Amino acid sequence: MKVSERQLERFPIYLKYLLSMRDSGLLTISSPMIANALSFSEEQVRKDLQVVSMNNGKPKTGRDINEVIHDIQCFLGYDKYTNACIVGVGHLGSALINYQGFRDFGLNIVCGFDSSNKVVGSKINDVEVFSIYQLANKIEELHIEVAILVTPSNVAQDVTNKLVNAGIKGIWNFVPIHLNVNNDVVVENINMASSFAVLQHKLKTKGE
Amino acid sequence: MKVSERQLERFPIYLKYLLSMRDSGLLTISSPMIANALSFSEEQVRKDLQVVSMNNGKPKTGRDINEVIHDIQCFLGYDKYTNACIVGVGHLGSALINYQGFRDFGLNIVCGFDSSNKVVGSKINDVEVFSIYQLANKIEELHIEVAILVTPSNVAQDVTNKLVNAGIKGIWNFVPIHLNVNNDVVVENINMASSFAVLQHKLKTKGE
DNA sequence: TAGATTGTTAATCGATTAACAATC
DNA sequence: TAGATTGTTAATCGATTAACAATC
Repeated sequence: MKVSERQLERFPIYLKYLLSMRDSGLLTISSPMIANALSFSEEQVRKDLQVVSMNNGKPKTGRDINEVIHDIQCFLGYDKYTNACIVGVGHLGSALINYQGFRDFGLNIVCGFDSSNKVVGSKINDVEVFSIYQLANKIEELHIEVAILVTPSNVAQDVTNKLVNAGIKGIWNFVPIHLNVNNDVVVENINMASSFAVLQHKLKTKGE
Repeated sequence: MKVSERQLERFPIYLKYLLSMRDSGLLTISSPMIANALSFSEEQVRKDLQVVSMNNGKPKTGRDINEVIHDIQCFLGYDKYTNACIVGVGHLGSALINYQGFRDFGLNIVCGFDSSNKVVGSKINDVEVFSIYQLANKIEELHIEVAILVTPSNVAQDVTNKLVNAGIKGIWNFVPIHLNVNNDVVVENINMASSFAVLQHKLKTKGE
């Protein structure tokens, strides 16, 4: 079954909500209940859950909460680990190394890379930081599939080229520029400037 | 003229690219050139630029690059500052306090809030960290409009309620849960789990 | 049973893309 | 002039919402 990016973005939100509901003792969950809690439409919730789940819900009761949780986790691939590296160990890069939430979705940060002697050779939360010159070797040696890119803007494309040449499969890009890569490398962007632009505009046009 | 969220998200990307092109000496810019560099369609670029700019482009040459830069910056409100606070001064919160890029889009971080005695009273990059109990007072005193929410998930809704009661206008939410607020408060989410879900799925279905 | 919730099919809405005449 | 780029108007595409019969 086809799934859109928008749907994919919603699944972790469903999951987080369902986990908290299970914690508070709930055994079944209905689409209207989820929709109401998360400000979605109930039709949307129903369609979304149909994407990840083979089983049907039951009229009047809804779905087994453990089943839905399991289905979403499997669909998102949370059951198996993906090895990743942090490229650019500045303030944000360090924070991401320390961020424990990644474990929940199967993201395993195995090392960092940086060009500065200040951090190369150091360990952050047991994660070793290597020189950028070791990029190609370590990516192969440690079976790294995903690079989390947190470099300064002006070197981001250069470093990206190095990553692609080293055989990286996906780049999670926190740098606010567009990266050019060839088609077989996947790029997904977290652009804080884009997000803030939306917030700012909503604030400015509020009450119009 | 109406503008969609998707368009808003693209403007900072255009801007970043245009600034780098200006730095390298370019005086005019055409839609096909932008489209090609950023992997958008040229029709889309043209439509987007029409949203922010009163002036027309010129056939065969395009648009004055300084004019476009100025128009986007004005449209996004980068010319005036927005006062913001960081709520939750953990690893990620501290990194955001240190992040210099916010200045570029007019975001002025005036203080932090936390509940832990380890950080309350300290200064990070000249930004003072106050106790969560001072939230209401300081938001009024320092004219804070936007809260950048970076707390643990389990307290995020509680803290949000406090922020709303204190009269905050907008919440930039980095916590991976859905926040319930009343209609006159604006919430914009940065959800790393959602973003990673998209990356993971693209990796999994690559080459299908 | 009655009614809440289900899944499916059709209608609506909005954004992107295509087509094309105008123009520097 | 010729041709690249422009802005506009129409067509397409995809996602969300509405409608409704089925069912526990």
